Amino acid sequence: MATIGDVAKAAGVSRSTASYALSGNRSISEAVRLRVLAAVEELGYTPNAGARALATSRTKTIALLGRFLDDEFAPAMLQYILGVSETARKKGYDTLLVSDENGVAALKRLSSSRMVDGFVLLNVAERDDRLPLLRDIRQPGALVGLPGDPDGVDVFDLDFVASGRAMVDALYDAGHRELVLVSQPEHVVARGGAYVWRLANGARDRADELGVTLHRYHAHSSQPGIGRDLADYLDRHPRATGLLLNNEAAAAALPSVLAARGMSAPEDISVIGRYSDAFARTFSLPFSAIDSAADELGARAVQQLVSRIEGDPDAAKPHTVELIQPRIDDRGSIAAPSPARMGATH
Amino acid sequence: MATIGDVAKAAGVSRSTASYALSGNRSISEAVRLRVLAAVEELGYTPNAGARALATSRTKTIALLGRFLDDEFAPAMLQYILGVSETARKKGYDTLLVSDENGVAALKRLSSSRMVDGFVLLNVAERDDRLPLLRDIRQPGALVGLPGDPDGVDVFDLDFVASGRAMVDALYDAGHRELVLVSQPEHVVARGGAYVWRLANGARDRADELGVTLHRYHAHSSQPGIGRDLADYLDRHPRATGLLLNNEAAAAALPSVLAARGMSAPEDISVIGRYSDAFARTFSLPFSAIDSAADELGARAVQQLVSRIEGDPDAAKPHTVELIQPRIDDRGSIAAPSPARMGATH
DNA sequence: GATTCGAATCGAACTGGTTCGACAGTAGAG
DNA sequence: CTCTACTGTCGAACCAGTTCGATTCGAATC
Repeated sequence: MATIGDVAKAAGVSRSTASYALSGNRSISEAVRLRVLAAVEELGYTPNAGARALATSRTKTIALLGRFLDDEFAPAMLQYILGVSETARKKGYDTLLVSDENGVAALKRLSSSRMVDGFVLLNVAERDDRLPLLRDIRQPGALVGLPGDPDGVDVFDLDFVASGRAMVDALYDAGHRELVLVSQPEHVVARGGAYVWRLANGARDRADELGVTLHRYHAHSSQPGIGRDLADYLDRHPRATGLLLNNEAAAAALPSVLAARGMSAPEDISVIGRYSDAFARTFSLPFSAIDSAADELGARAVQQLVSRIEGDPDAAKPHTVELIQPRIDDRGSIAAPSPARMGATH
Repeated sequence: MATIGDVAKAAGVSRSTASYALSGNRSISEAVRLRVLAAVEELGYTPNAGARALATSRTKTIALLGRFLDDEFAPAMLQYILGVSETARKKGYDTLLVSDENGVAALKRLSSSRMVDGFVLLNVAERDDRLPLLRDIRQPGALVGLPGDPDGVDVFDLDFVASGRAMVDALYDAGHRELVLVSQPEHVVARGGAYVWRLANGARDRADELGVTLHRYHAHSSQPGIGRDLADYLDRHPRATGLLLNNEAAAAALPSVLAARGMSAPEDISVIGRYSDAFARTFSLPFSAIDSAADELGARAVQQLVSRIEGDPDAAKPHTVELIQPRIDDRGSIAAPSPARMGATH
């Protein structure tokens, strides 16, 4: 394996000159520069990452800390992961994937061994136990998911409050006046999944403003529970004409639930969800939905992280909280309410 | 940040002694060992990963190279990824996730910069362009997915031929004599997804042996195409009583397709798929299926890789091709054929 | 013609670990 | 009582880069 010493020898210069020729950190004569480049090419030289990291205190690697929880919707996670890793690569960074369930220990280990230049945290909880440590360490951190206290870190998330409002608006505008919101299970909230109640509160507030009835429920996040839950809610509110889904499993299960009752959207009921476009395509979900923008959020987090890593630490910008605004992918599952249902008796 | 020099000073010994006390590579008096350990604790010392990598030529990191293709079933990929990363961590390794679409370039870069100790390749193609390079480089590699020529690497995959046979057997044993197999799209095969025809050939051979009629189709891997495809095949073969699915999107779409035609499994048709258990749970798929054993394959690949990394290079074991045998998760979607259908006319 | 400046290059030091060889001290063998 | 062997420790070298300071040389300035 060729070292920079071999390159220098082949080009007839000293190691330092070869280094400067490659980094451009000092002026080097064109003739020498070309000789060094030729030697690099000929020997197939690639700098040793460990040695470079040691000398520069930069690893060109970021860590991606996820929390992969059984009862949350794991497949949706992949979108975030790829968004992060692809953006990182474009910026010249590699991504260390950490699925360690003990996030705090992982953070400590990677930070103090100086394996990475920064951290991206996924699925951040309302009171995330990784956050105090993240604020203390030398490497910057960017979060996907809004914590209760976003001080000292950069935060990127979907605006779930605005999303809840937008979902109600979309159905209200089509003429619906009685709605059902199906959220993630209660214990996802208990564990710190604040996005659940943020969306629910946004929807509730908007419904209140508009004088719309909104029934709110938590539901299971997998079958067969979720199928039963959906059927139950539809039974309980026969006059409801609009359905809001903030629960991927509910979206996946709804087509068969509707089919089993001989219903379809938007003829019998209008539906709006909140999930990623890729998810919709994969599972052929025919429902209009607010795009959860997973890849965009991952990408934004990395961009910000890299700019902090490479930026002048003295001229540090203030930390940002960036909530991206909801965008509805219209798949035609919202229409005027069915007159039959509106006239239904309880 | 404390270095081993700081630790040595605090313990009143030389740097080398501190190093030996921590690594155990030479005998050290108990008294000194305890003083060093105390100093480590007190200073919060963690070895610098770059320095260690430089000195030992070991990074304690493996690279995970995926091919994340839009038209393959991305969410299923996460199972493999987590299987790899969790097993790696248990063995003391971190995982570098490489989603770079140019796998060859990534392999070259990571190998020659000595960023990782070994490679795990996912979604390996029949003639995978990363393989020749992988055989050449100094770091060992383990594959998930069986290539045409598995020389010089360790390979782990589901036995797709046996899986195809097992699927036919399961339906034959229940009394079915006319079956339909729905595979991944043609272009997945063209790109090197050999598992598609391996399973198809296994099923065909077994069907021939048993004298069973088997209609084989490629189908789309997303909606709305896959829904239309399924309906079409059911129309074309009204006397077929058993359905084999080697296409995750087909499995996801089937419940609504069946519901739309007023059919259900296993009453009107028996169904067996091939997908992961996690996938089935997430999407509430009620079909019996051969578990694709994603996490197990990922785990096995890492175990083998680590043993090669840490093993004596002189006493190198021969490379293995390990095909794990299919296991059917019975979800009750196979029963005796419906007499109505068997008597149906074309 | 001496002085100053900048460009181009080199040598040495530094990053933070591991490991080899040497050496002192002690215990056991002969 | 000497010789050998072993244990415990230290200093120095090494891994492969980057960077600081010094030096040389030619051109421009006064």
